[in-house]
Amino acid sequence: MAPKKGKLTLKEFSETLGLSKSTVSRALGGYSDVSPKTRAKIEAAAQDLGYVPDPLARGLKRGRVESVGIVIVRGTPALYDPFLSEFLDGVSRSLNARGRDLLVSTAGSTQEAVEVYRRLIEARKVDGFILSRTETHDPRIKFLRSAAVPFVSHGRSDSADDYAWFDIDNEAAFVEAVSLAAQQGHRNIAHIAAPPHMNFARLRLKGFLRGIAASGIASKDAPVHTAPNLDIESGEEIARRLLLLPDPPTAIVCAVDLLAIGAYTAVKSLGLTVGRDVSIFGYDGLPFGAYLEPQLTTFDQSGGDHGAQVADMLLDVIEGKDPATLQVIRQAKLLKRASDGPPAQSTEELARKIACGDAA
Amino acid sequence: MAPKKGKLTLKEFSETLGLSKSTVSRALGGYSDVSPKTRAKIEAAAQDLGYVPDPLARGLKRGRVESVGIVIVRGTPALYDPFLSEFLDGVSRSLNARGRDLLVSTAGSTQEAVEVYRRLIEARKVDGFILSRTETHDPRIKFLRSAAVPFVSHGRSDSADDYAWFDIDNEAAFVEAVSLAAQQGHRNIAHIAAPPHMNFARLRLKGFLRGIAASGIASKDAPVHTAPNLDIESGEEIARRLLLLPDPPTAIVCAVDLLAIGAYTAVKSLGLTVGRDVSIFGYDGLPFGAYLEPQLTTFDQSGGDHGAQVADMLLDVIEGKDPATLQVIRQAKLLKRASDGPPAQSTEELARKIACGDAA
DNA sequence: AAAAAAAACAAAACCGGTTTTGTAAACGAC
DNA sequence: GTCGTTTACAAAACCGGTTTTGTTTTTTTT
Repeated sequence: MAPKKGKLTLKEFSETLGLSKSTVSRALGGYSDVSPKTRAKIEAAAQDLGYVPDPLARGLKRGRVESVGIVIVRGTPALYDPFLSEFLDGVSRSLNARGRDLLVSTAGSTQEAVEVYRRLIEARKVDGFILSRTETHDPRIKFLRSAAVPFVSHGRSDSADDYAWFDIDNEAAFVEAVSLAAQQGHRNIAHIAAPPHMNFARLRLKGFLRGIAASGIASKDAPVHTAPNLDIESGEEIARRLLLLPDPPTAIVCAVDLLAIGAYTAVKSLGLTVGRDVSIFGYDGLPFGAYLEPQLTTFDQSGGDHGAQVADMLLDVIEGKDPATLQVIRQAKLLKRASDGPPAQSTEELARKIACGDAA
Repeated sequence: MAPKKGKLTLKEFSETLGLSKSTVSRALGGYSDVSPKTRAKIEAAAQDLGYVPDPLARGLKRGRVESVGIVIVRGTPALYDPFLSEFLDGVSRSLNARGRDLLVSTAGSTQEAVEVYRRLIEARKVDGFILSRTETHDPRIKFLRSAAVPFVSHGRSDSADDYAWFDIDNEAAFVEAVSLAAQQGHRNIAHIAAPPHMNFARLRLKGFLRGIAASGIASKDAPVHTAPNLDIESGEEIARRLLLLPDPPTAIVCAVDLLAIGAYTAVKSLGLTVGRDVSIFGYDGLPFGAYLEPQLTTFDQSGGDHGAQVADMLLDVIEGKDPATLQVIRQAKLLKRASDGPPAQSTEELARKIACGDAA
C-alpha cells in the first residue's frame, strides 16, 4: 500500500524486470510480439508494484487525453436545473466506468460556449464534447462539426442529421398530454410555450398543435402564448393572461415544470382549484412537482440515464464510430399525478366564475 | 482565422522565426536571458500565428496540468442542490479567468470520493481539489492532507486548522434567527436539525442553542429534533411531530430550506397559517423559497461568490501559499421575507387550536 | 543443411514542450 | 590590449511514455 513517492516510471519498472521499456510497454498495450510468458510476468509485476502509465506522457504521444468536456450555458432555464445535476451525474458515472473524466466549464451564451470549446481544443484538454440544451440554430453544433471534433448532443438542432445525438420525443409527449386532456373532456386547451430558439420548445409546440388537430379542437380554442423566460414568474404571468381571456382554457399544457408552477399560482390567485377548474400539465419531472398542491402531472426525464447514454455514445464517436449512425430517440414517460382531470365546468362557466371571483 | 490543421508546434514556430526552440520558449516564459527586441518579436509572432504551447507537453515536464478537481458526493442533500450549481459556476468562472479548468466527478460517499481522488492523483489529471459539504469527521480531508495534495474545502471539519478552508458562519446565523424569533415574542422555539455528521449541522445546532440560551428560554421550550434525511418529507414529518407536542413551538428554525418547505406542509395540514400561527426559518436561500406561500425567511448563500473565492484560494495553494494562512469565514445574510413574525397566540392557545383542528 | 520466415526482445526516434548546459560576441576593468 | 563578465542565443538533455525500426535467436521450408 505504500504509495510510491515520485511515482513509479516505466524506465524504473522495466529495469527492475530486466526488460526494455519497449517490451514492457508493448506487453501492457496488448501487442503481439511479446511471448505469453513474458507478458504474464510483466502484468503480474505491474499489478504488484502498482505501475500505472502516466496519462500525460501517453496522451502526448497518442494525441488523446481521456477526458471529455461539457460547457454549461448559464441563463435560460438557468443553471438552477435539477435535470442538469442528474445528467452530469450520469455522464460522470459512465465516463468513470470507462476510465475517462469530465471537464466542466460554464459560459454566458452559446456563442461564448464556442469560445470555450476553441480554447479547450487548442489546449488539448478534452477529446470531445457533450452538448446540452440545444438551440434551434445552434452555433455550437456548427462549430464542432466544422472543427471535426467528436461530440454528442443531448437534443437535436434544426440542422439535421449527420451528427450524433440523443433526444427525447418531445413532440410525442405533447401529443400525449393534449390527447389525454381532450379525452378528459377539455375543449379549450392552452399552451405556454418556451422561447422558440430552444429546439425542444419548437418540438413541444409542434406536438401540442398536432394533438389539438388530432382531437378536433379548433385552433381558436387552443391559444399558444410564449413565455419570455423559463421561470416561475413568467408562468404565472402568462397563465393569468390566458385565464382572463374571454374563453379561458380549462387545461394548460406548459412547456416546462417551472412554468407550470407559476401557473398554479395564477390559478389559485383567481380563486380556482388546480386539477378541477383548470388542469395543468408540466414537463421535466422536477422532484419538486410532487410537493405542489395538488401534485403536478408532468413527464419524467430521468436525467441520469440520459447522461450515461450520451457519454457512452461520445466515447464511441471518439473511438471512431460514425456519428451519423448514433442517433437515439427515447419516449418520455407520463408521470400522471393530480393536476389534471375532467373539467369541473365549461369554458363559459369558468369565464363567469373568474369574472366574479376576480371582481370579488 | 484559418485554424491551423495539426496545430502549430514550437519547433515549426521557432523555425519560421529563425530562432531556436529554447529561446522562443524562454521568451514566452518570461525569462531574463532574451533581449527585449527579440522577445517583442516573438510575442508578436505568437499572437499573430496563434501559437499556444501544448499543455500536455508542458505538464509532462512541469508536473502540473492546470486543472483542478471536484468530486461531488451524491445523496445527503442530493445532487439536486441549486447551491451546488451556482457554486460550480463560480468555481468555473474563477478558474477560467486564470486559465485553469475544472474536472468534475461524482461519488456515492465520502469514502468513495477518496478512491476517486486517488485515481485522479495517480492519473495526474488535476493539480488540486475543491471539497464541498464537509462532514464533521471527513475522510477526504484526512486523505488529501496525508497525500500532500493541495486542496481547499468549502466548510470546515472538526479536525481543525492546518488546511485551507472557506466557511460561512453557520453558528452566528442561527443565533441571529433565534434572537429574531425571541424578539418577536416567541417563547417556544424548535429546531429541525440536519444529521450531525454534516459539519454545518453541528454548527447550526450550536448556534441555535446559543441563541436560545441568550434569549433566556428554557431548554425544555426549545426542542431539537434531527431529520433523518435532508428532504421535504423529513421536514414535514418532523414538523408535524413537533406541532403535536403538548407544548407546540410557535417558531421552527430549520437547518435547511428543504426541511422548511416540508414544515410548511405540516403547518398547513394542521389548519394553521405559516408566519402567524407558526413562524418558519429556513437556511440556504433557495430561489424556490420566494415562491412559497408565504415567502420563506431564510439565509442567502450566494453560491457563485463562494465558488469563485474557493477556486482562487486553491490556485494560491497550488502556487505554494501556505494553506494554514488561507482560512476565510463569512457572515450569512438574513433574507427576511414573510414566514416569520410575532406569534398570533401563546403555546397553550396554539396547542388547543391544533387539538381542535386536528380532531375536526 | 542452407535459406527464408517468424518470434521475441532491444535500441532509438518521437510526442512537444521546459530546463540545463554551452558558446560566441559584446562589454567592462585594469 | 588582455582577461573576466555579461548578454543573447543555441544545443542538448529531459519529462514518461509509445511506436518504429533493428537485431538476435529460433523455427520452418526446401
